[in-house]
Amino acid sequence: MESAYDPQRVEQHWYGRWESAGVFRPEHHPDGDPFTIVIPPPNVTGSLHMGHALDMAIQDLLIRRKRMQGYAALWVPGTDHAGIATQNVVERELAAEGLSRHDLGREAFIEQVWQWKARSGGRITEQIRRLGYSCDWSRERFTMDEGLSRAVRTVFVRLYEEGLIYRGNRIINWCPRCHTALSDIEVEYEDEQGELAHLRYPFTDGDGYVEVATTRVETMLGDTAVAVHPDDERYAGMVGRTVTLPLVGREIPIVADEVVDPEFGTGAVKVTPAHDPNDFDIAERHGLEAVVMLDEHAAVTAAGGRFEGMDRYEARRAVKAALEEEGALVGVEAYAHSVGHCYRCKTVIEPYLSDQWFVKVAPLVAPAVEVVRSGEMRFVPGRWANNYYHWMENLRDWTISRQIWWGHRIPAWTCAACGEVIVAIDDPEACGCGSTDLAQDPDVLDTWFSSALWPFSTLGWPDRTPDLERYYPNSVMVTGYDIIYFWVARMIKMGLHFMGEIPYPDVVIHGLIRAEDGRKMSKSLGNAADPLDLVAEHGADALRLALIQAASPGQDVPFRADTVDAARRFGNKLWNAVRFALPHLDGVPAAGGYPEHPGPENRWILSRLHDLMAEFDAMLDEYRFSDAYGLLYSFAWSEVFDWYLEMAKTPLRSDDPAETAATLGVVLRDLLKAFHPVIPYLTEELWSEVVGEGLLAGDSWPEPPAYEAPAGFETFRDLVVGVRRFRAEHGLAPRHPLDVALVDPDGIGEPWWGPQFEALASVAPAEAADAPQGEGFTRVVAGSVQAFISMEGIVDVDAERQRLQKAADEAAGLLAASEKKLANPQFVERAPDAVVAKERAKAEELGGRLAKLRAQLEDLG
RNA sequence: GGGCGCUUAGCUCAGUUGGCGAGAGCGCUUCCCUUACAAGGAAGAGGUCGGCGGUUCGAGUCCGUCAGCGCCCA
Repeated sequence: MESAYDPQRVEQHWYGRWESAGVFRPEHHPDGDPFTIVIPPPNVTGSLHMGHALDMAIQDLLIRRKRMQGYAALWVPGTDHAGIATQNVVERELAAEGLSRHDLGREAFIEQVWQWKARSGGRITEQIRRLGYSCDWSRERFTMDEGLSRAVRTVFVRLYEEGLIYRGNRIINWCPRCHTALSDIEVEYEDEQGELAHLRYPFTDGDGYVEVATTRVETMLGDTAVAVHPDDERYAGMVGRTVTLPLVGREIPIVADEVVDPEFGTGAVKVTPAHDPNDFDIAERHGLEAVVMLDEHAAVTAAGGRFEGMDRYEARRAVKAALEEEGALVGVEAYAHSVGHCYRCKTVIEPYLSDQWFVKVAPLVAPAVEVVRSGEMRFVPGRWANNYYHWMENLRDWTISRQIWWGHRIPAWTCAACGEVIVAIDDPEACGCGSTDLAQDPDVLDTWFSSALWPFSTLGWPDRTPDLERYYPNSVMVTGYDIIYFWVARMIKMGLHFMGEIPYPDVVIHGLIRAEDGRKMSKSLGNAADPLDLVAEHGADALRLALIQAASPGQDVPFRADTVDAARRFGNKLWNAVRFALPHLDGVPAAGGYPEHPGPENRWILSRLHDLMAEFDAMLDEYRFSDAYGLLYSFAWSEVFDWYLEMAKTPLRSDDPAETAATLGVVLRDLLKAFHPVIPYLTEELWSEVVGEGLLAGDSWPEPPAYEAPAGFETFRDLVVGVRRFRAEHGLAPRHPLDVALVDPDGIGEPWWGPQFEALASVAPAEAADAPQGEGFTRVVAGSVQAFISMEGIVDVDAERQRLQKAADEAAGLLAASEKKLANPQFVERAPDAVVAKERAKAEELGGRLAKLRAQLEDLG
């Protein structure tokens, strides 16, 4: 083995071997219980970012562990066609050549997108492989592939037939740049500083006027009413009268409607039914006309008269100026309000009246809420359930049509002859009326419509395939809280509706990766870390370990590159531990091989291994990944490497090394196993050295047996540290010879202490029945055991007094606190017996230690 | 306006049925190139756990309240 761990070299060759050995397929354990995860499909256009890296690190941890535990573990990979995002990318490419998609036409454009996907769509899956994630690539899916497209059509048709999909002319969120409708949650709101203009609409039939206020002056061109609250006395006599719309001259009524807030502005609001969802509702109730005054480019239509052709911002200035000229503008005040933006391109959203397809969500919501309330499904951490409820209970119908070309085309055709609408899974050839002149709806479906089916469409639905039978419901969903609404909620609804079963019992929610500056990582801010860069520098294992350790459940993680460096150094430590052990090992078995009656040092580490693994496993079962791997990490480093390896050196160099070699072998082997789900490459590489046969990735999860720990280990360790500290505080070299005598009245010490003291503390203590006579000694105290150190010629008495005083002060402080507790009868009475007993033992130990330290101080004079 | 989260060592964060003599990584101090590892080892320093009040034998942990920061929804 090389003397240093080189992640690049280690990470080169294993992935191909894992794949060709078939360990990533659930058939690796054909008789195991199924355990299924479907990947949150990344955009096929995209590249791997830190969020993916974390999300998949968690999934790989889960799936590799379950695989090692003998489950038929299936992790279905795949990608998402990401309609708007992908289309935007390809359109940008075209624009560079001075072309638009319309120049190409629909078919040629879609062909172009497929070509683009063929060129670059494999990039992200290559990156997933590079990071070592153990997906079953034989089951890879794409939301636009044939099977999933059929699933989409089947769902659409069924929901349509059930009356849960309908078409309607309604106000939707329109992106004037992407030229498509968006669903409510695809709009991001931001507070912006705008202005509130007060306008004066004169009564048609005489003197006076009504004053209204608006942040969007230009929309007055489309006003068809003024609304007031029915109980508002200021306007009591005015309802039913009409005003004349300035600039336009239209005579519009004053109506009374409950939704008007009398507190806002003047209490009278202008009503623009075609450009505001609330106004649209008002218009429906009062039978008002809807005047469309902005087109799909957000430019003024012919309805805007002389303003026709201006874009919305230009029109805002022009209309305002014109109103001012006409004396209809009362005034303008600064006003902060919330403005919606397209989540893809950040363009300000336009509420827009148009024909769209919708999913009627109410009937799907109730069962989807119930499965969480009843506990059949749970969010981890549980608090996310509250957000889920709140969102589900305030849902409006889901706008699913998109005016783009890349995506699942809506399976609806209109007959040119009779106007009949045909919705069908297979392309119809003729209408019932006999005509073959059928035109398919030009729109495509929201990408999330297909993602919602992912947990079952990837397994073969609508066919009842063996995979579907075996792997649905999935076992767990791992995703960030940012897409609970977009995705998780919809998977639950669709899963229940079409499969009649929840998609998975557990939803593990993790936070978002933030940049070191605490802000969201984004390309435009330039603060995004590229996981592939980090992998190139430190290795995939280091990145994964760093992410797992940093991500506490559901909490955002500010990402720091130095944690990856620390993780890589851990890798080096593990590497070198194995390198040290290797010459001593002789055929470590893949499982078992634990010594039956080990000596104290070995028994100590084996007992620790068992206890640690039990705790570690319990944490993993509760999805406490960070805690679990933090625990394992410090066990490995602080106990195995710092203490056990050092203690093993002595017996390994003796003439009877077998038991220690065996112990060392199984301990390291089990560490490799336990770490494998997070650092698969390095552990696999080291496995090939330690065990030398088979693949760790296809092997079993560790199950170390219980051992009884030797009683004296902690005391021994305290004494060793005490002696080292004694030297350090006196400025003595670590191996400065000392004359030490141990006084051990309770017989805690064991024969193994001698050689280990020699090895770890560079001193061979003599055993003494009693404290040595004379003043030439000082002492280190651990429990009832005292180490008397000869001060002859070496000790600065002042320094020693300080050392002892400090130790005595510390003990005295703790003892006082402990005694105070014990003096409280309520404590002794009410606290659990175990707690009281522990406190008594503590006080006793502290008291003994303090007495000895004080005695020593006295001896020093 | 409603909901959720956060405030713990210089920095970034853990701390899950209340028993903590409060931890980790990085940084810092001193010593050590001891044949696994200097990408390392040894020994340390550093915290009235945001403020106040309460419940309790006992509060970083539970409740109330105030302050600041952040996210989601309206």
